[in-house]
Amino acid sequence: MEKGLRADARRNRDLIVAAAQELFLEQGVDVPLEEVARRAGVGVGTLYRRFPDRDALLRAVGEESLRRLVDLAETAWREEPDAWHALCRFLRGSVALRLGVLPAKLEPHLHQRMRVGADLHEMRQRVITAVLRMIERAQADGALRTDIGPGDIAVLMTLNVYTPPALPGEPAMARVVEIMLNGLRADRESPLPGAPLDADDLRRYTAVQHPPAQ
Amino acid sequence: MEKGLRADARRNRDLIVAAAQELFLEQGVDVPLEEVARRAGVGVGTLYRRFPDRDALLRAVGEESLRRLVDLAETAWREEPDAWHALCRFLRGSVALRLGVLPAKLEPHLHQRMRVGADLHEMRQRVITAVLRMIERAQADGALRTDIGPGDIAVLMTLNVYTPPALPGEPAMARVVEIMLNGLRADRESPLPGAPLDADDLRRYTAVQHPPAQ
DNA sequence: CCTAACCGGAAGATTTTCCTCCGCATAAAC
DNA sequence: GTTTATGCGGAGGAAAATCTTCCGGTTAGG
Repeated sequence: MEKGLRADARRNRDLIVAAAQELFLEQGVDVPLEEVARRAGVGVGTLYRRFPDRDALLRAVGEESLRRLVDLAETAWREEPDAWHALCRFLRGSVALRLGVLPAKLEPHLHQRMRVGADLHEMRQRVITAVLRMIERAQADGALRTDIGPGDIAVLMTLNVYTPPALPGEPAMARVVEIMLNGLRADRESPLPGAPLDADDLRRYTAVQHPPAQ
Repeated sequence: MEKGLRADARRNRDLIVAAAQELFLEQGVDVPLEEVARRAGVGVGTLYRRFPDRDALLRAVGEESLRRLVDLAETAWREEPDAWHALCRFLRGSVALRLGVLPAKLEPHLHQRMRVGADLHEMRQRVITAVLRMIERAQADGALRTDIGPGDIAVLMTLNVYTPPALPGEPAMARVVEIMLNGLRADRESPLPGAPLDADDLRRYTAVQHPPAQ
C-alpha cells in the first residue's frame, strides 16, 4: 500500500501495524505508542515518522483487518463446494479475526472512514455482497435455516468468548463456533426470539454511529 | 454486606458500585475514579472514603457479579421443570451478566481473591456444583448432547458479540444465545473439534492465572 | 435540637503519555 | 567502493491525565 519506501522502512511499517493490532486487541486502543514501538522492535521516532498521530495508526490497523475479511469472504465462496460450507468457513474465519474485539476498539475510526474513503467503502460492499450471496444460496439449498437473516450472520461474525490470558483460547473458541454452526442448520429448528434481522439490520449494524461524546 | 453505615452512606456505596460496574463494562477498569463518582452522583471524596484504592472497588464489583451468578444458577435449578430448561435459563442469564466482558477486565483481581477469600471460594464452588448437576442431569435426560463438557459450558457462559454502542444489543444477543442453545441439543449432532472440555478444564478455565506482569 | 457521621469538590502532587529533535546507521545507486 | 538520501533510535522536556487529601458545610438519627 505505502510505496516508495526503502526496504527496511517498509518492513518496519508492517511490523508496527502488526504490533499495534496485537496490542489493540490485548489492551485497547489506548496503549501507549511507546509500547507499540517496543513490541514492534523499533524506536518511537520510527513510529511517529510513519504514523504522525494515533489516528493514522488506527486507520492502518482497521484497513488491514477489513482487507483480510474481504479476502476471507471471497476465498470461501470461491473455494468451497457449496454455499453452506462457504458460510461455515467464512464464519470460522471471521471469529478467528476477532472482529468482536477489534471493531469495538476501533469505533468510531474505522466506520467513519468507511463512509468517507471510497476504497474502504468498496471493500465493505464486497463483504456484504458475498455474505448476502452465501446466505441466499445456502437457504435455497435447504442447508441454512430460513429464520436467519443477514444481520444475524453479521452479529455472529463478531462472536467472542472469554478465555483466561494464560490459556490457549483457540480450542475453546473452535468448539463454540461449531456449536453455533450446528445451531444454524436447517434440519433442526427451534424458535428464535424476535424477528430475523434482515439486510437492513445488517447495514445498520455495520454502519457508523458515533457514540455521543468522548 | 457493609454494615453500620448510615442510611445515606449505604445508599451511596451501592450507587458507586453500580456505577463502577457500568463503567468498567463500557470503558475498562482504568476509568478515572472521578468519572465513577460523577456517574454515581457523588463526590470523589465520598468514593475514596468508602474505597481506599481502586482495588477495593474492583473487588466490590467482582463480588457483586459473582453473587448474582450464584443466585442465577441456584434459582434456575430450583424453579425450572427440568435440567435442560434450567441450563437454558442459566446460560441466558450468564450471557446477560456480560461475564465475557467483566472478568476479562477484572482479571486478575477477582480470581486472585477467589483463591484467597473463603467467602468467594465458596460461591465459586456453588456455581460449579450447580453447573455440573445441570449438565449431568440434562445429558441423562437425553436433552443435552453428550459431547459437551462442563468446560464447554463455562466457555459459553462468557459468550459475547459486538453490537454498535448506539444500537440496542439485547435483541441480537438473544438470538445468538438461542442459536447456541439450539446447537447444544442432543437430537441434532455434528462432530465438534477436539475433545470435550471436561470438569478439569472447567476448573482450569475458572482458575487464577496472573498475566506475567503489569 | 444536637452531634457524630457524612458529603462535595477544589487544588496540589504525582504519574503517564506525548512527540520532537539530532547524531548515527544503512540501503541502494553508480 | 563510495556516496548520499533516507531511515533509525531513544533521551528528555512539555503537556495531560489522574490521584488523593483536606476541610467547611450538610444531614441522619436519636
